[in-house]
Amino acid sequence: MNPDRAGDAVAQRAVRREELLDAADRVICRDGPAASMAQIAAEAGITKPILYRHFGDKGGLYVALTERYTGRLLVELRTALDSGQDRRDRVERTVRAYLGSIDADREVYRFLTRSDEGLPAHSHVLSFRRRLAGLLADGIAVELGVPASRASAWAHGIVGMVESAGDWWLESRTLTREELVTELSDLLFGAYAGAGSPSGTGPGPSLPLG
Amino acid sequence: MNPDRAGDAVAQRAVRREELLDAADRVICRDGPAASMAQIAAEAGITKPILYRHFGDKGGLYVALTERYTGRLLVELRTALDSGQDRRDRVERTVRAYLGSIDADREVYRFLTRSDEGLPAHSHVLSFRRRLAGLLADGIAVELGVPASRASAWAHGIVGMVESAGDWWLESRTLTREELVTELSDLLFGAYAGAGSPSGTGPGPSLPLG
DNA sequence: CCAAGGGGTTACCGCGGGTAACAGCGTCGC
DNA sequence: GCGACGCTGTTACCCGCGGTAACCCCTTGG
Repeated sequence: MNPDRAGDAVAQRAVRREELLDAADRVICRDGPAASMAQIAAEAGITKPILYRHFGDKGGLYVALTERYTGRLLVELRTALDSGQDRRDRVERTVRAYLGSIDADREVYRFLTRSDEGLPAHSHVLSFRRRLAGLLADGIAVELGVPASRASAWAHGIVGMVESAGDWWLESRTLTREELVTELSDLLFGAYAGAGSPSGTGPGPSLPLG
Repeated sequence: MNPDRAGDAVAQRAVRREELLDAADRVICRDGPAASMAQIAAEAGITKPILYRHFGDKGGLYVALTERYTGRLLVELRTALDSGQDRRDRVERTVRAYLGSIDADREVYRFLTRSDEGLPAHSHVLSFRRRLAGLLADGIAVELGVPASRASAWAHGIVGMVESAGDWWLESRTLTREELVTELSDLLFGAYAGAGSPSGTGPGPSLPLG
């Protein structure tokens, strides 16, 4: 076609790749995370072997998609983590950002959390969790001056806490997003320790459970 | 063979079912959670259609396995939740029990946590999480006198926190189990709130600042 | 002796991941 | 100009796995 210069070949390829990922994105947003390669190819207006030439196998495509999604999410969370005036504020902003993201597109969320074991993409999701937890752990270690082992354990715990609560929230919807942000932040900030806690209702009788 | 009486037929069937589940258990423990029906059948010394006669489809088999596994785990966690002298003690016992269980058989753990979306077993795993979180939420609501919405949010968060930290722990092994129990309990009991105020009950494990 | 029925098998279908082989087409070297 | 190359695209296929239909054989009971 155009007298494109030499180096453009690789750029062209990259562009195509993004287009294919766009197609996969559309299919997954429309039909859920169990999309087949043929479906994705059809959505892109081509056939399977092309997908395989670009991504190797289904795992490769899913890894690429996972990178795209987690990249966006990580940026949002990072900025939230870096903003705010004090620790409490930062925590609330970050939790809010996470809940907002997973709420914005549930199919993508399902794609990320329920991706098949076996597919390499899954290990990539894990690595995203690790990166996120690593960010958190660094922040905690610096901010609180606790040893790395403690910071890591806490970071992974916190990530799972928000993830699991978010999962439940998406399905039950018994709280507003802002309420959940408050609940989780309270939990993190020691509301569970003492019975009488901030922002909540209530006295604090700590009766032992039988 | 033996002149077994009439009602034994159904009992016999139940026994057989358990044997088949045993076989599936063995395969999954040996080869991981991606076992095929033919593999499981071979392990049981039979062929596929028999499995299908007993469990309907792969989902049915996996649901049965999931029930078996989660049943055991739920019993352990329930007793841990009901034991102990104070809240801190109960939390530690429960976290310890959970970590011990997932450590005892990692393939089973992977089977439970990474079971395929799509397969009905996955929703069964989710319902296990919900049951567990429900138990926790009840305990929290009673013990702390907080409203149900707060108790539920916290419960799901706590379940996810322990699960995620446990996941990380299984792979990294940078802590002993007992250390992780302490870290998570500290986190729950407000150690994150103030840098220098660790746990709830008594002196507790002081921050080994390092 | 002959049905009934349940445990067991083989042989097959459909579908999805993955691949080989081939077809058009623009570019490069001679 | 012309063949060699490389890239995009295709069709048609293989294989493994979930799931099933049809059949086999042995026991039970009238």
